[in-house]
Amino acid sequence: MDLSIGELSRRAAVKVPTIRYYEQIGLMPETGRTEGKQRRYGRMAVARLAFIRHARELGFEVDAIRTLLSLQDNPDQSCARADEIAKARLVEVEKRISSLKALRKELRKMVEECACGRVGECRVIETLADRTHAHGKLAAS
Amino acid sequence: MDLSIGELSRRAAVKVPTIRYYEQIGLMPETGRTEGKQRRYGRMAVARLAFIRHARELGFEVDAIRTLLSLQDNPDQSCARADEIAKARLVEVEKRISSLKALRKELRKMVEECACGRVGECRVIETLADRTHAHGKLAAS
DNA sequence: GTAGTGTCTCTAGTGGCTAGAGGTTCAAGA
DNA sequence: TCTTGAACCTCTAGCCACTAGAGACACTAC
Repeated sequence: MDLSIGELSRRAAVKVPTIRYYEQIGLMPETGRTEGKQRRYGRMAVARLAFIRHARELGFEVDAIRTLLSLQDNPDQSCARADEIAKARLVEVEKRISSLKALRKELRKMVEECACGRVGECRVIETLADRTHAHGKLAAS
Repeated sequence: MDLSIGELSRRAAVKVPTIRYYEQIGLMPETGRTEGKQRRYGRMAVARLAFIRHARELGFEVDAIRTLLSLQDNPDQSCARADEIAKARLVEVEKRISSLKALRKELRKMVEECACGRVGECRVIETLADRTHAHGKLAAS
């Protein structure tokens, strides 16, 4: 081993600036350098970075990942905390799905009812302008 | 009428700093002021702000809302553009729902298989560490 | 007049990166 | 050994749509 940051980037499928960013915020440890101050990584770095990427893909926040990583580093601890984090994320995802389904319903209605004439009689615009509409939380994404 | 920004905030259900922000980025027009330079609003402001809020709740970006608002201001234009924006948003929402469903599936598997013992044999941690996992896009939210 | 609430502007911070400037180092080929 | 060119370095600023806070001024009710 003894990978450059570019090699690590390819192997873990994480962009180079993102790796440096993860080092900066302490998700990736500081690593050895060449005489010319370029970073060099070992086998563990690939695994750790892939772990982080996978966790990010599942939508875990950096703080949660920090906890998960420190659990991974201490295999004798109870995994209750990891379970808790995963469950909390699951609940979040379920909430988001149902709120997006509500959005989808409303968007579909808007789009279907639009006769595509002039704006003055456009259902899309009308629906948005309907002040009687109950307001909920903002939609992320 | 002749509402203070606080009154407008209550009526349109949008926070005061957000209203000022919308003015700053040109979503809300500049409005009249008292001698002491406090903003005063009329009836139209409530409608416009509620329109913006509703559009944000449906996840439209500020740029899209700008377009929708300018369409609303010109009722004789074709509403094809509005329809297009709404359809694009609908497609986005559908994509997000299916990607979140994939996340949910994986999270459920992690959580269900976790025997909640020591971290060393924890499925949550193991799954995250599984480097053979195919990688896709990051999950927003 | 005074108390208390509301409003003003301005700057900086959020999360998780991404982009760019301007400079240095490395590895391969001639 | 020298040269090229890609990869690397640090640092700062930008993205989105707000949100928070400081410190000062305006308005309203008593």
